Amino acid sequence: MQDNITKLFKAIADPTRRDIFHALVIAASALSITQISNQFEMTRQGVTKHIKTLEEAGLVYIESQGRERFCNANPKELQEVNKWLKFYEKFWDNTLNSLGTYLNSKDT
Amino acid sequence: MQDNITKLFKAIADPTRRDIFHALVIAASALSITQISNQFEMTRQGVTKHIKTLEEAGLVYIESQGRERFCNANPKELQEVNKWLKFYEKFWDNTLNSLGTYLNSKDT
DNA sequence: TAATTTAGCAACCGTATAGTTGCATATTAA
DNA sequence: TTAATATGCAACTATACGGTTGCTAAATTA
Repeated sequence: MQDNITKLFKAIADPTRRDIFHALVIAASALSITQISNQFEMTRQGVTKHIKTLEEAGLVYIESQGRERFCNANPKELQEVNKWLKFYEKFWDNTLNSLGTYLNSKDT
Repeated sequence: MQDNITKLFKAIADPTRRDIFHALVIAASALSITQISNQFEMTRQGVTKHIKTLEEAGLVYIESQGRERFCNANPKELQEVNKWLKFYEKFWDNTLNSLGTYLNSKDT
């Protein structure tokens, strides 16, 4: 399908999924699909789809218990986003916008 | 349409757009649409669309000069992503996955 | 002035995405 | 054992998205 970092970016690109992920992070414990659905104005099946996307991106993992499936946030996965950002970090202090400017400034 | 942070996340969620953005960041100077297109196996119109998305996300700005439109990277915009990440950062050191765990660990 | 280059716009195509409804199934409670 | 609950799966809809082709217009060069 697509590489991991793309899955990750696509997962957090959807506002509803960011909300669901956030709800899981601030939850006192793992939440079942139904419990999550109750917090959102959306059908349970809609939530299930989002959870699947988050799971495939590595942002959520699931522990089954009887008929229930408890969803946990895995914020560690966001470190991948952080890694990607790292390269561009050097361009947002100073007034550097491109590597050209960056190298030119080192020449002088 | 959609809020800024969503536009930003969606812009970088596409691998081709990340490549174009990267090319602009490491470029020695601003690149015209045609110059960018030559670096990618895609039609100029395809690139134009991606540039527009990047522009609307604030990651690229354009300076027109005669018939040419020179594209510049604006990596500063990625600070917004960094801000979003900040909240979740505290959950990826230690073994905290959720705020529940986080608060429980403070209780003890 | 004629030819070339840079680019925008519009229409179109195929696929992915967000979300729905309906139904089947397994687990738990009465 | 019957009823209720939690969930998955499949089909469907509408819209967004990545990319293309074709055409037009403005700026530059010969």
